[in-house]
Amino acid sequence: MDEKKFRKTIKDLRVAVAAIDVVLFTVKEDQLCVFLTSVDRPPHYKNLHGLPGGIIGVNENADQAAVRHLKEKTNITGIHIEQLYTFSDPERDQRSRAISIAYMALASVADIDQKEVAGGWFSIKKLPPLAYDHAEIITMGLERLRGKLTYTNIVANLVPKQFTLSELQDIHEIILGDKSDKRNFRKKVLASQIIKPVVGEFKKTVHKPAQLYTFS
Amino acid sequence: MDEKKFRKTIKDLRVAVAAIDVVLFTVKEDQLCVFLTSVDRPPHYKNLHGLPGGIIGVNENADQAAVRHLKEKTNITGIHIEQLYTFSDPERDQRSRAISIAYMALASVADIDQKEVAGGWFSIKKLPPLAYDHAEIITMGLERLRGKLTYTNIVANLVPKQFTLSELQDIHEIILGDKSDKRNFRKKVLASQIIKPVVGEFKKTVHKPAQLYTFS
DNA sequence: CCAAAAGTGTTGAAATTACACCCATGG
DNA sequence: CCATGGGTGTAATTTCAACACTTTTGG
Repeated sequence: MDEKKFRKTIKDLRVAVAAIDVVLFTVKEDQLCVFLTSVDRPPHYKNLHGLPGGIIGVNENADQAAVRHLKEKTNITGIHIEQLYTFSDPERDQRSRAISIAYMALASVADIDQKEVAGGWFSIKKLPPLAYDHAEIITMGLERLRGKLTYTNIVANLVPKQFTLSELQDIHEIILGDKSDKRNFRKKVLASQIIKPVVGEFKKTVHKPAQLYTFS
Repeated sequence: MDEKKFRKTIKDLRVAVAAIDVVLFTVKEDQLCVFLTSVDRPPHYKNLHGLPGGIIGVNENADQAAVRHLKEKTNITGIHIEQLYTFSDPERDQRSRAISIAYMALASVADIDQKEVAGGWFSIKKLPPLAYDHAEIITMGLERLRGKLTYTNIVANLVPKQFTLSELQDIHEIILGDKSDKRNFRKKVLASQIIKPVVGEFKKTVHKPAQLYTFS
């Protein structure tokens, strides 16, 4: 069966290609960034960028496919990943009917200090032109991240194992896009018991050393 | 191509049947209920119940498929429906590889006073044996409903156009499974401005008439 | 007049907000 | 000694939780 006939058959039989896409966020250099790869599939998608992703394999579920494709494209493993939303518009991929189960993944700067395989980091403030419906997927990932930031510990996945309170607050502010009061921030985060100081460990800088903390 | 060979081909080509399932909730007779249909597909699924659902059509997205199948099975239209989660375990349907985009829908008792087409209502406290992974899907629907109840207006989709504050509170308590203080409940819901009294409209009963309200 | 649900306020505790100065270090 | 970011407390406000009696109606 040649590919064209195959696609026709697929359509007629009411099945679709099932894929995953991953919105991988990190905060680096005071920017919330997302990992993108190059997309160049003429005639529809030329000279664009897109999310890392790919087809769901025969004997894996969508979660496993997301982890696998993320590793293949970014060489990152062992990070937080969660299902985001499923995109199914018949026209979302002009080449064929494709359904994408989108994921959101979070990496700290410590997780990404490896050589990256196929792509790079883009600030969400300066995204390049994107293929398919990937702009929409990123928007939804951003909403999810912002929403969860205030009522969960999800920020734990964006900081290295040890971090200062200022670093933690910076990440909050960068993601939410507004400032918060230093004393109130520290009061709340310490009262919540989700972090604890690493006794005797300090971040040494040009000024006063800062206590390092870790998530409990 | 016979069916067996077709399924083999599908598997080999790494595509899957894309379907939707709908967890349709209502609160009736002091119970949170879910709509289920009969499932009888030997040899794997005999004498069971399952969620209303079906295949995604060639020219529709998953939302549209969910609305369509919901109408076909329940004769209900125009109600709240939202995507819940996508289930993709390779073994979730023993007959073939099938991915299901699950939806949660909410109906008020006023929405369901029609003849039902293919199924009936079951209290979530007394669910019958369920086919596929539908028990898991219902559990997730329940979590979503409970979660959203406290920080959104989602309850608006479970009450008729006009309702008393006691009816509203009853629905909250039935879904969350615990009592709340009458004065505090009324204070909070009135302060939130999401509902307003229908002036001059009262629910007449054997005792003191109750003011009717509506969502703004 | 009785049963049944409707309706209504206050008080204390807890959480949240606003706000400004001293400290420790490296250069 | 100075520039830089680290670190700390209090008071006012708002929100939340607990709690009990009177009202209106139909039967």
